[in-house]
Amino acid sequence: MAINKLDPLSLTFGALADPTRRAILARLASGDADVSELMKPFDLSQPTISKHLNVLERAGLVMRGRDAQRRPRTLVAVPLKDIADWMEPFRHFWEEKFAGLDGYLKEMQKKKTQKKGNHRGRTKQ
Amino acid sequence: MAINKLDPLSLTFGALADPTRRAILARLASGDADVSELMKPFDLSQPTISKHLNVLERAGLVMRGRDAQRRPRTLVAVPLKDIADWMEPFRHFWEEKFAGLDGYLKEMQKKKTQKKGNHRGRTKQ
DNA sequence: TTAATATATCCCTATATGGCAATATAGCCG
DNA sequence: CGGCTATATTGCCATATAGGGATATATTAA
Repeated sequence: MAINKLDPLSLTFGALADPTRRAILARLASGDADVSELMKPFDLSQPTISKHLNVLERAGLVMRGRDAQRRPRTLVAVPLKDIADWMEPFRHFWEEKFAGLDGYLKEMQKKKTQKKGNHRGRTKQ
Repeated sequence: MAINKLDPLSLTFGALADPTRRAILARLASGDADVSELMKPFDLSQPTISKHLNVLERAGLVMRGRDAQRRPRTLVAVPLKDIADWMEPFRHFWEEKFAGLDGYLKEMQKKKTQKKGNHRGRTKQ
């Protein structure tokens, strides 16, 4: 998506919308690491990794430190909490009793008893 | 981000990386709605909204039903659960004792006692 | 059939992304 | 200083996105 939506949540979601960047975050979860080390698991050029790191940094998911000519990155989880908070209101949709498709569909049925035309929808699939 | 990463997680994160689409999902959380209704809150053209809905659909976050000439959308939370699961391993980074910046920094310190050069990082900010 | 409503599709523009190679910086070491 | 290492920055390309207007398609209504 486009990571251009300047709001924090969009920046964060956008940063996570890439497997390479998610892998980098996972790696950082086990401790700081410099660019060279972060590059290893991938078949990507150094500039490409740096660009990914910039995206993560813009989203506030990573912090740049310094150690001689290294620029070790540190994971910053705050933005993750923000998206977790955003998802919270949706949580009941996939938990327990609403786990299955039928379950949530039934729930939807109940919940929309107040709508006018009451399109009973989803004839398809 | 670019939503071109064909893996499900990236598709989902990418779909959520836009305020309009997140608002649409929030609206759908309170019940099905057709395009005309989903358009209302925004100052965007109908084609634009339809495009957003396509993105959500590609990510599996929404299902298209049919009611006469309407195509009511239904929220599908499964992909949300998937990203919640992906985030789970990071959860402890922002909970309780690790809530504050200092807290998590200290934790990082401890956790990287096994690294060689031991860059003490973050001189910047 | 014709009109009206609700969506989808097409075409076009401006901008952003991922990726690479080449090059510029920064900071150590001899 | 000169060379070496680690990163960052700078073009450049191909593709994707958000957005809009115009138009096609679907389905109900007259």
